[in-house]
Amino acid sequence: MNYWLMKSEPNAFSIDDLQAMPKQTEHWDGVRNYQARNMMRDEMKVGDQVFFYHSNCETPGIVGLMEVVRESYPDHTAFDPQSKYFDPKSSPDKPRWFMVDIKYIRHTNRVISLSELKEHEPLENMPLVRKGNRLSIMPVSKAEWDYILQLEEGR
DNA sequence: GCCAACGTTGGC
DNA sequence: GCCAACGTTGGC
Repeated sequence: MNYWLMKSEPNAFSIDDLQAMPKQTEHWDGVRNYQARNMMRDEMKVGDQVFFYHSNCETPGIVGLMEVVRESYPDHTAFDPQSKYFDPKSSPDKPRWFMVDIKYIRHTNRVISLSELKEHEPLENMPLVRKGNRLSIMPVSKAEWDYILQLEEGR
């Protein structure tokens, strides 16, 4: 089983929004970065565990846990000229962008902020804490996953 | 294939 | 709102 972290701006789609969806499940659309796409398309498997991260907000940080419940399939928002994620270079017979379905598991008992994550040496190799990194989906090692869950209880 | 210009991300 | 970092675009 693999572990991941996925970013979303809470203004656009928050963990509360995910929790409120039917079956607490939603497709993770709008990824338009090749590195992120490749991980989602090729490596994310049903049952993988995912941190939900709120970005571009008052306190950026990890706010909850989710799980992959459907593996990659074409992101239909790329086909819709009305969508802000429209990409004319993607078509149903030759899709360029993909998404997975994600299910809410739980909120963390507090926001584990980016500034806190940066304080911990065992997490220093996470792309998340490195300056200028803009990946919206990134792998998390088992050690990092466990460390962060233990942090959640710590404060 | 290079690289300048431009757009986006996202912390602060 | 600012701006650093980075990805993408497009002229050449």
